[in-house]
Amino acid sequence: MAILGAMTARPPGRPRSGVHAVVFAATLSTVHELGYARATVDRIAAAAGIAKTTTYRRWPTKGALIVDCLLDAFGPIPLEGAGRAELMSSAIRWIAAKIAEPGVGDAFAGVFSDAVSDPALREILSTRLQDPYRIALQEALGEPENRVLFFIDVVVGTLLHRMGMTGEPMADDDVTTLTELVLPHFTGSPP
Amino acid sequence: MAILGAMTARPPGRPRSGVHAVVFAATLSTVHELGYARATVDRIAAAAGIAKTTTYRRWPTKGALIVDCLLDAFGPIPLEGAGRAELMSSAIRWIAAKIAEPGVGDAFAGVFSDAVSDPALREILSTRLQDPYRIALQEALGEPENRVLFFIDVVVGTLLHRMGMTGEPMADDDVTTLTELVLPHFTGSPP
DNA sequence: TTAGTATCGATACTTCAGGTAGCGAAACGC
DNA sequence: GCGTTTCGCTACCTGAAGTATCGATACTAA
Repeated sequence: MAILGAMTARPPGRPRSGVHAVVFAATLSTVHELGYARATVDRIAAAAGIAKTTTYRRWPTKGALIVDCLLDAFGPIPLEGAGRAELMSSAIRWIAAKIAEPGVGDAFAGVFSDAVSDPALREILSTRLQDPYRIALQEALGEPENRVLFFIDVVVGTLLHRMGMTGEPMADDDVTTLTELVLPHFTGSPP
Repeated sequence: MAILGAMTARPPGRPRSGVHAVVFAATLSTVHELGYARATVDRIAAAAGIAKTTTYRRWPTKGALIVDCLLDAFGPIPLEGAGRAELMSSAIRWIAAKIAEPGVGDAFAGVFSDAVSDPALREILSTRLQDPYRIALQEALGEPENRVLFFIDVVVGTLLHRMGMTGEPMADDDVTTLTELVLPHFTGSPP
């Protein structure tokens, strides 16, 4: 019995091999070992055990590969806190922990830098990576778009600046300080 | 009469031409027009009216050139406010305005990104660019190093993240919001 | 004026990474 | 087996960082 009928009609020819998970893992480990710039598509493909050309059959550019890899590494943002303070605090700790994972912060900072002088990549980064989390935060917090964008600028910008300047992810103490800095501004009441 | 005596004894041979100012201006305008990645050393040199080789006689790498250019563009941080609040507020507005100048933000974000995967450049960035301002802020504010570093992470990180994501410098409204976010944390009294 | 020295511009070159093209081999459904 | 598509492989193009060389030039000292 065909599940979903025509939608699953397999096209003729050799099927694509499911390499996404392997490539994502290879990307993070290669970036972690060699840094972003020296993690070439060639090396990533070799680490994944596939040919470079196969990588370019899946992702049009290195930037697109990295963004997809980050999307996979981040997953959905957990938003189960009771109340705005808990919600935002857990979101900050979540993204800080993700960026601290081996290779994730380097890949994030690296693709972010590339986007500075590549409008096409900036569009991918903004649309595919930032927008889903922005929208989820808007709905969960009931804040307007510009406030949520500012929130993301502060949190992610701070974490990436620390990572870029020191080469190490931000320590837990400072992440706590970051929450203490941000929360009052978004949850406190004006005098 | 020789001023400073032996210290000004000119070495033999053709003297170096003073091209720093011209190269800095050419760097910023080229980065502004073409973006960081497409602002090659070749193009910058051409815009400055000198040969590429002459550029490499002054600066060992593109990153070193950009850092020197930023140092020249920033200049010393103005710290003449009365009281910590005014001091920090004026510092935030100063760096925001500098980053908003044509080419400066792009160059800053670009070299920052390169530093992610280039430890030598990161060292240059940290030592030559960040440290002078960090030390000046430590003395002016009487804050410990880690607090000032955190302050820089938040302010510069936020400004660069906005620049990288949108391609535009942060608007004045949001810079004001940024000061309102940061100031209470550094000037307010704990309950 | 001449000799010596160091920089200049110009050209050519090397290296490396992103990305593309073309091929025969392999993996499917029929 | 046949048609189709993807696979790995190799070769290639482009562009940019950085290096090497060389004659021309600008200056000092004698």
